This record gives sequence, C-alpha cells and structure tokens, in this order.
Amino acid sequence: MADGRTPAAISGENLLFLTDEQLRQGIEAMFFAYRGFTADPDRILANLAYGRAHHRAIHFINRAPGTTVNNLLNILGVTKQSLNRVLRTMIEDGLVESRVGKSDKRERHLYLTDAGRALEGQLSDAQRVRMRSAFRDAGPDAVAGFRTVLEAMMDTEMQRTYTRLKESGA
Amino acid sequence: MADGRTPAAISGENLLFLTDEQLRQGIEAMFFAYRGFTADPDRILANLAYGRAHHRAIHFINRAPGTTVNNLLNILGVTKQSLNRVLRTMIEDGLVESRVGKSDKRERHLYLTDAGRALEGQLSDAQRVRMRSAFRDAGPDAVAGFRTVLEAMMDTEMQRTYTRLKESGA
DNA sequence: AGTTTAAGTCAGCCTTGTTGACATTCCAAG
DNA sequence: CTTGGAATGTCAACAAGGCTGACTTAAACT
Repeated sequence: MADGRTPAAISGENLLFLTDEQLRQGIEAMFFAYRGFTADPDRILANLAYGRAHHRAIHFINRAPGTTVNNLLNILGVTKQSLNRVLRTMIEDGLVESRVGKSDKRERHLYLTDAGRALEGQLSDAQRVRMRSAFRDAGPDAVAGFRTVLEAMMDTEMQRTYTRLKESGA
Repeated sequence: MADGRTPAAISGENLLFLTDEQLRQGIEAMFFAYRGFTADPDRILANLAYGRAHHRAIHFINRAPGTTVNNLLNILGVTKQSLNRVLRTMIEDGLVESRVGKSDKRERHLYLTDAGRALEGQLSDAQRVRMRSAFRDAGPDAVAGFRTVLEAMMDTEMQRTYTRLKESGA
C-alpha cells in the first residue's frame, strides 16, 4: 500500500472518521476557516477600491510573473470579461503592467509594477501571519495532513494547476 | 507538552514547514480546495433559482432547527437585510418555515419543511461525496491534522460557534 | 486566403453583499 | 403605565464580481 497502511489496519481503524457527522464537521470547518483565511486581506482591501478578485489576480501574477491572460483565466476559473474588468483597473492604477508577447504578439504578459508588488506584499503578509500562526499551533504533522486533505478535495484539473505552481515555486 | 513534543524536538524538526514558500502553498491549497468544496452544490443550485447563500442558510437551519434569525445572522456573518432576502424567497417557495417564538414573540424560529429537507439532503449529499472521498484518500491522521489546522485558522469567535455546533451534533 | 486563437470591449443580467432609514412588536425597567 | 431598547422586517439604493452573448482587432497557423 502506497501509504503504508495494510488492509487489516484500514478495517481495524473502523472508519469512524468517515461518519456523516464527521463529514459535516469537516464541511463546517471549511466554511468557518475560509472566512478567517480571507478576513485579513479583505480588511486591507476594503480601504482601497479593491476586492477579493483583485487580490487573487495580484497573487497569481506575482507567483508567475509574465503569465498570459489566458493562463491566468485558467488558474482563476472566471470568465475573460470578469478578469478583464479587474485587470483593467489595476493596469490603470499602475499596479500591473501588460506587455505584448515577443514570440506571439497576440499574447499579453502580465507583471506587477513596484507599486503592485508593494500591495501584494502587504496582502500576503497579512494572510501569512494568520497561516503561520495556525501552522505553528497545529504542528508539522497536522500541516501535512491539512495539505493532503485539501489536495484530495480539489478537482483534478485544479490539482494539476496547484502542483505545477508548487513545483515552479521551490 | 500537551502534544508530546519536547522543546528539543521542536527546534530539531527545524520548522521547515513554516517557510514563506510553505505558507504560500498552504494559501493556494485553501484557494483551490475551496473551489472544489463548493463546486458540487453550486452545480445543483444553478439549475434552481438559488445560490450559495441559500445553501448556507439551509445548511445551518437544518443543523440547528428552531434557530432564531439573529442566531443565524451570527453564524453566517452577513447583514440582516442580506439574509432576509434569501430567507424570504425560501419561505415563499415553501422550503423554510418561520414560526413566531413562544416565550418571546419577537423572535422567529426557523425550520425546514419537507421540501427544504429534501433539498438540504441533495446538497449535502453532493458535498459529502467529495469530502468523504478526500477523507478516505487522505486517511484518519491527515483528517485529524486537517481539522486541527482549520480550527486554528478561524477567528476566535467563529471557533466558539464551530465548537458549539460540533458539540450539539454528536 | 481563410480559419483559428488571444485578447479586449460593450451591454445586460444575476446573486449577494453593503448602508441607511424606518415600522412594528413586544419585553422589561423605571 | 409608559417608555426605551431589542428583535425583526421592509424599502431603497448601491457595488462587487460573477455570468452570457455579440463583436472587433490582430496575429498566427494551415
């Protein structure tokens, strides 16, 4: 078995963690935790003229500088029109730069400007503070489990996107 | 130490799980996983005239039948006006029943009708299928870690709400 | 030359959040 | 008994951020 559990161990550990009540608690935990997860950046964004959609765009442009609009579209899972509205305001405000592609001039490659990077840093700092505190409180084993479950919860398509980003990172 | 780790073990396990890169991966995992988490109920709701807000209301009314509007407001973290719009359509459509309180007639107690319970079942079945599959793939230790981290990520207020619901359940 | 692709844009619609103002009902304290 | 405050509901207006559909432009591919 890939995870080192024998069939005996699996039936032995009597699957109590798969009861409907356990699953419901997992569902509610996701709901409440996601609120906490977005709360800190939301507070910062509320004072500017931006929202969560801007945060997401800015995060992934920072993560993969030079990404094309199409690529970003796939990562974010929204329509071109929806992304464009967000992108346009950030380009106008000088947070994002859009450069015509060298090899393929139809493509636009996206980069954060200095101002964009500054905001990105502010937002991700806030989000990381909470994440770091949660990780530290929970300990490395819990964190590993956390990531395993989240990965298993993604659509397979998103799993691939996530893994690609992860491997490009470090 | 409550979790059995000695101070030496903590510094020994060199805190690699707290690097900025690890935290960023955790952040992205939350983002992608939440999309998966809501995808199945969203698909069902798209065919009806309801959205995620209706799902949340219906979930917690089912979880705590007879809850007051104010209580639901606190759980959901939205404004009274926002909840009321959602609630009103579901009352009109015969999914939710609103009963005037016995002891305090200002309060309205909320219950699902048979039709409401049917929809709730449909939605939570869909969501549980994915959750169950993720839990099973990840195994009980990972699930425990998942819940530990999520709990640590909540605002303390939400933590209390979550715990109260959890203990009332089973 | 004709088709497909990437990006952008316009218009319109929906859900779901927000504020602010105001009415009603009822409990409880003075 | 009256009055203040609490719980609820309702109306109006607005914004963010999704969506669809239609259309343009430019570039690339075949």
